Amino acid sequence: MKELLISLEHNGGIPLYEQIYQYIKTEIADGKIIAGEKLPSSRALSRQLSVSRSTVDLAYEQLESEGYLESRPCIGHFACDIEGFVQVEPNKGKTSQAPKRRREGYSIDFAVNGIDPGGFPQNIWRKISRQVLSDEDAGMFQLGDSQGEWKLREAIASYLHHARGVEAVAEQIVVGAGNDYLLMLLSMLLGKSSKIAMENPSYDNAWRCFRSLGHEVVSIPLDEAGMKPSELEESGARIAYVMPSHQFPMGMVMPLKRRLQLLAWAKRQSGRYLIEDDYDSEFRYIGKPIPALQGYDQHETVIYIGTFSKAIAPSIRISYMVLPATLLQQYRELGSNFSVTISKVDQKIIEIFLREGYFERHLNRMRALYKGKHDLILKNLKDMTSICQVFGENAGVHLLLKLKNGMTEEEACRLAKEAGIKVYPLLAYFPDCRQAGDGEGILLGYATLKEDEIQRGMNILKEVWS
Amino acid sequence: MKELLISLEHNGGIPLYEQIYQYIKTEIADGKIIAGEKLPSSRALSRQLSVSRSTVDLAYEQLESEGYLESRPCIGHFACDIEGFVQVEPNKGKTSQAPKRRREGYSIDFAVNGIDPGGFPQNIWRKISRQVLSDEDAGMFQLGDSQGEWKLREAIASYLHHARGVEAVAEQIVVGAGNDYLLMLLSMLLGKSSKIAMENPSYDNAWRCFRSLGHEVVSIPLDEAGMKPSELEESGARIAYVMPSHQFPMGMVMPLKRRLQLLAWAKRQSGRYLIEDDYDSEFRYIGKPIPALQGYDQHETVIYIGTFSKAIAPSIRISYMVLPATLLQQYRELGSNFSVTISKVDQKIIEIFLREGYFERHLNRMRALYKGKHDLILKNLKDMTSICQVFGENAGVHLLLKLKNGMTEEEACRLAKEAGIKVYPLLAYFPDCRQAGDGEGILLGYATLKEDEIQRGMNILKEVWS
DNA sequence: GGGTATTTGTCCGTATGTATG
DNA sequence: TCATACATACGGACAAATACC
Repeated sequence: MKELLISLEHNGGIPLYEQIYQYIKTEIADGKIIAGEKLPSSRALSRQLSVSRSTVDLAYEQLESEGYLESRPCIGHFACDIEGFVQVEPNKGKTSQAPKRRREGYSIDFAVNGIDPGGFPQNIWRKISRQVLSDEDAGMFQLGDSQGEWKLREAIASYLHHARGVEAVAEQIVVGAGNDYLLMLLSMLLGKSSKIAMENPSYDNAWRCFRSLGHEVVSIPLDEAGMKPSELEESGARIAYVMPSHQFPMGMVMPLKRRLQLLAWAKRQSGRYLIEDDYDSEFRYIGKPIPALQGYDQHETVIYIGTFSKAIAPSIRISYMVLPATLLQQYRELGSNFSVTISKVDQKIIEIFLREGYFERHLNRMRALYKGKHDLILKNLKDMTSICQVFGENAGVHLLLKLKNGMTEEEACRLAKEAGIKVYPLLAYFPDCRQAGDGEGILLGYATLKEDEIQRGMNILKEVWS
Repeated sequence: MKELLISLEHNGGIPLYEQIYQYIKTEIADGKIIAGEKLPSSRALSRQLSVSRSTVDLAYEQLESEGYLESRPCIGHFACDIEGFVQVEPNKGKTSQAPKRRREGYSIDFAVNGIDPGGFPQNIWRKISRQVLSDEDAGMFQLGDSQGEWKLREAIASYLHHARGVEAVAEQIVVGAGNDYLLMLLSMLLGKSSKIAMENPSYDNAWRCFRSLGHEVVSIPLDEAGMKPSELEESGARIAYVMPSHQFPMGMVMPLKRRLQLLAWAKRQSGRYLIEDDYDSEFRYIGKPIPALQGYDQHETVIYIGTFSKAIAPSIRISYMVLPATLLQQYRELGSNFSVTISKVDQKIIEIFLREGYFERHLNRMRALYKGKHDLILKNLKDMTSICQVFGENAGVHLLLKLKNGMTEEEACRLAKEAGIKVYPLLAYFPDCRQAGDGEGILLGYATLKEDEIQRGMNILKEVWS
């Protein structure tokens, strides 16, 4: 049994089952599938082609009725001997393949961004999308609320309360097209003159955004608990941007004590704010989820930012933030002049996705999926204890390896690259320069890779790094 | 292993496997089935429940994919540890009231914003949406180009060339979620110290945006051709925001001579830019469409902004701008740090909508629709020549009435309001104060009204204003 | 203790119902 | 009404693990 490389056109006028039928028929007629050979099961093929099993069934049935296939119940479909068949197929060129995307010579990319390909809940999304677009609600196409639709904000508030311990009401929530946009909006509310403290290292795109927006960014060193409060205090910053749940890229979880210290810092002087970026908190593989920093805040100093980029897909551009009461007035004066940046259709889709429990199911599924990949890497790393030590495990979709055998980051990346593997040096995530004594680090993201790719990648890394 | 007491409803609308799934999931979540516990075999359970084994299999498979169960081949299914799973329950957190929408007692609202209810091409949109969401392009859900997808930008460039005489290549185009967002992005590129000149009166939301962003806005008086070049020169502004095709709210079309004068102003000093807001250029009811100002620009001084808010729907949040070459470098340095603000799905939908000719057909349909409303108002206004004079006709989706019978705007609005009709005073669109000698003006928008509502509204206005 | 019957998850083809255009 | 596609439900065949003789 071989794999069938059928490229289907979903709306090319030709029915799906017909395309499958034609393909297999040609394969048999051309002798590429020989008599007696087993074909993929209807389930396997339907999964591979992302169509319903019934569609494959229809094709198989037609092939069977024409004598190309024989069906043995409970066993499979098998190609028949077609000697003596009349071939009435004069025309036709070959089906052309779409050109493959070049990957800069990398065969496996441990990218720290992105999601599992195929992880997007496409069928449910399509179903809800159709439902929303079939609705006769005329208001669906007029301009909506600048903060986002009320019911969506309620659904987000409810989710945040239960899943993240965030205390928020719909009034405080602002939805927007991606974290970058929300940072842009926030920058306006907080004023351009605000000095912003960031963890060192931190999420590179956030500091690029802040700098583009004209803010002064100061890097605060980390210890094993996260941003050092003493250095934050000394920095003179008014805003601190932190990722307490799973710091990027170091992967540490901020302990309660440190969280309280940061909250104390914010409270100490009026006008200070903590921006909590909870970018991938959905994915924890052991223990209970840690409630968000925002949940401990008693003095309206935390701005909580969350996103569906990691949990659903980066390309749908849906993020949200919870403004403390002290910033709401500021938002109403300045921010509400800017129309909402998410289509009302998408807002409605995600609202239903949240309210009807699809999100919960999806999260559980993705968590199981990513945990599998996570565990696979960890298992492989057990053979590499002399080469590196792992940090930031049991959460998120990336790991940090600290090199122990004297290799530099550049060396490690270069060796990997020569073997076709892309890994990421820690250096890239220090806004200014790295702090002393941090050691050499490599980031491995696993969201976009399949398990067999991970296994192959790890085998190669083991070899080239030894 | 305990016995499961599931009572299945065979025709309750909920599929059997779903009922089994829900039951077991709840048992695990409630701790009635503890981690590690063995579940009945699919055969045993199917016998007990009198359903097929595959039905139980389906439920088990789903539970496994979501991490509730673990399957050990040839041994059985076992419950997993679900500590840390998200449980979405009814909201027990803070509650808040949805803000009540006030009806304000108007029965007919000549709103200057919005589109025809029912004007959205819902069926085609749904069809394309379904097509896009059926596509198995895995890249569809990873983060895309910061400027927008290349093919969409090509499609927009092509449309702009043919329909608006805009000279642009895909490289220059930046798509974004609404004009407000694009202005925010532009503000960053142009620098916050830029003094911005606007027409007086002008589009109120644009000046609110600029002010929120910290720009100094100066109002330049208009004559019958539009913004006065001499006053613009004297203002010391570096940026001028204009609507040459159909000025809002005055409705004038800027003649070529004035356009060239503005371009000359921009050229005179380096760093000057014209922002051309072409918000409703799609709707012209007589004569040829006037090419955009951008098309006459020889010196890379015009930033062209267009939107699908008027032509398709405000709620879909799709706008675009054409950057002059001189700003592209600036965009790459600052702007490209911000991810695109439109879902890739929506980008694909609108790309197909443009490429396959749906947009052209839609525009023609809408133009005919709005022309009918437009003509109906004009016909009614012929009986009111003693009360008011009409401006800004034959384009867009609103008209300006200048009152001739001594009524003030407030009076006219009040009289209309008492009769349940909402009309809009010109005053609201002057950023600072109105210029002398402009007269009293009333805006009538007709996009959202049906023809019979317009007729009734006009009848009433005729009566109360006499 | 080694062969055998049974249990189990898994995979298979099949049939029918349902939604959409 | 009909074609297309997907959802739901059914029961048999198989191999691996296990229990039993």
